[in-house]
Amino acid sequence: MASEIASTFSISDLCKEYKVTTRTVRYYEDIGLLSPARRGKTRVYSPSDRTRLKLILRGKRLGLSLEDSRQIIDMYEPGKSNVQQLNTLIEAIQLQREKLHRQLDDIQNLLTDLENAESDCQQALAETSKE
Amino acid sequence: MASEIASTFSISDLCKEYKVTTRTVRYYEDIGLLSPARRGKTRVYSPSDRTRLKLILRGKRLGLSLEDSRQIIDMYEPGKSNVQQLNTLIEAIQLQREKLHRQLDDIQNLLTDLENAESDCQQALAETSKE
DNA sequence: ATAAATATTGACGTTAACGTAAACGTTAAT
DNA sequence: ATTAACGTTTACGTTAACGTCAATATTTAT
Repeated sequence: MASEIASTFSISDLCKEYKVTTRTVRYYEDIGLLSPARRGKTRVYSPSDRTRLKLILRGKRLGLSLEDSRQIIDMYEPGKSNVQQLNTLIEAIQLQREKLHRQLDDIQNLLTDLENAESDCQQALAETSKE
Repeated sequence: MASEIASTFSISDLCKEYKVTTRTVRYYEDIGLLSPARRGKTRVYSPSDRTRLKLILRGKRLGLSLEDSRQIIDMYEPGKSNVQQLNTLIEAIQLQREKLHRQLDDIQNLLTDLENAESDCQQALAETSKE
């Protein structure tokens, strides 16, 4: 047989990589966001499990709830959906995209605000050094 | 005297405008994020109060905690800070900006993912209609 | 083989950000 | 004058997303 690219991860592997606690990862399993394999009682994570975790954490950074992330991640595998389900999914995807575009706007505005705030600070510093 | 541009708001004015409950607005006051004037016991909000609320809600859409928003809003009025404080503030601003840039990245990636997911759906629909 | 590290399953605790209800006062319209 | 609409404070309840033990395997290194 050819070479095996084992590539599995222990819970602490993932925790170190993504700077989260084991409690967090196990919690995600509790609520069905992750379903790692088991070797005996020990959890064994596949690359796909790892990716799911990564997506969940990206969602968190964006302020999504875990349920939101679940919805979005489920969007990635239309699988054996029927037409009705596919249309519903497309609508959901578009809603999410609109929300993300609003969020992009918010970020741009906030960045502008912060740039102004920073230059105000720089000016104040300049004034101070003049005296 | 010239014309007065009164421009004050009741609590329900703001609640209707921003689609939040009175509980929420009063809560923000409880934790010191808003400090409206009073006419008797009744809260009277100024345009500046209204702006603060708007900023808080924008922060929420971005997944910021109320404490994060407080920090950021406070950045807008350097006021009578000394040099030490100004430098600290500038560092804080830059940290926030970096975080926002990461968030921009996350959003771009998620948008790409969703676009792909959507086109997968469209394809699946096309396949379905062929049979 | 034994210590150290890492794993497991409970299960109660915590925090932020409000929800919800009670009990009450004030103003506005009929 | 009395309802309706709006305001107030106080206070207990709730939910998400974990934290923090404890008690107990199992694995790994020496």
